[in-house]
Amino acid sequence: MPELAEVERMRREWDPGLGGRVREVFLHAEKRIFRGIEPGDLAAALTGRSLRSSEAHGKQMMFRFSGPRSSSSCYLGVHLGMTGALRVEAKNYAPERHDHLVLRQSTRSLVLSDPRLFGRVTFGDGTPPEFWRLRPPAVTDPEFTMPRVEEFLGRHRGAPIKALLLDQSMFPGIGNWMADEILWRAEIHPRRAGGELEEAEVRRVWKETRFVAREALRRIAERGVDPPKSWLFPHRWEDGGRCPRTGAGLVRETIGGRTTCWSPGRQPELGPTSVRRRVLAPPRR
DNA sequence: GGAGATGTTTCAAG
DNA sequence: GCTTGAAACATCTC
Repeated sequence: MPELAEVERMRREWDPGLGGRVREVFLHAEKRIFRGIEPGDLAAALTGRSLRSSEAHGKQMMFRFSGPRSSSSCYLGVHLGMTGALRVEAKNYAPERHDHLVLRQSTRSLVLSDPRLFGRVTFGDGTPPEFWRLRPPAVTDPEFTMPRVEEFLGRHRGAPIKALLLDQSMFPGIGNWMADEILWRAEIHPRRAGGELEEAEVRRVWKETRFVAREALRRIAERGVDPPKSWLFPHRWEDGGRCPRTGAGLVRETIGGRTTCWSPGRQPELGPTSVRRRVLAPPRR
């Protein structure tokens, strides 16, 4: 499910619980989503505290709980992995197999489920976990600048641009479909190497990253609708899917370890300079 | 039955 | 030490 806009939407699922005290915590302590933390400590810290606020950043969410025993807050971090979901159920809801964390309030239960268990729960008492304090600028933030992207692509000059867009330390919240959408809009082949892109191309990647993130937030998080037919998104998994701009058949192949979809012709395998060189000095044979 | 799925982490090789 | 790519993680669906 979750890339930045879906995560932002999911974060709001627990909004009905804002201000409500957690009376009881139920969890599947042995499950993989609790790796690296003590589930018992988490349950003890949350019990009696109230949900105060929440925030999403990239694919991460942070829920803050406080009082009444102490003035200090405690923090519940949630990463949804591939199949995680948040929802609200009745106060006496009986957790099912994949419901690994349930916070019971007086009139409802806040539920985290994750069948595939690629998600992760983190926890901080007093201060948020370190990864949250060290989080990189959001792609919608003014600090997400063109020079930062240029420097990053230069540092990973050998890796395909598709793989680089999935790197959460530079592009927090960008996932598989958004990366393909960005490259399709920027007219760049997903296998082009980071260091091979010309300045104008890097600029397009930077610009379209911000555009796709902002539009996805507006449509998916705010209004709950999928991207329109004019985007690559609704065509990328279709059998015989066609490029909404050129009408050409879309191509799918694994790049950077993930199934990647692009529009041949619109996203040429050779960059502008290579093409120009070829025209000026065609290889002899 | 098999392949593959909006994701990260880990490990080994270059 | 850094970069890169492949495998592993666990379950469900087409």
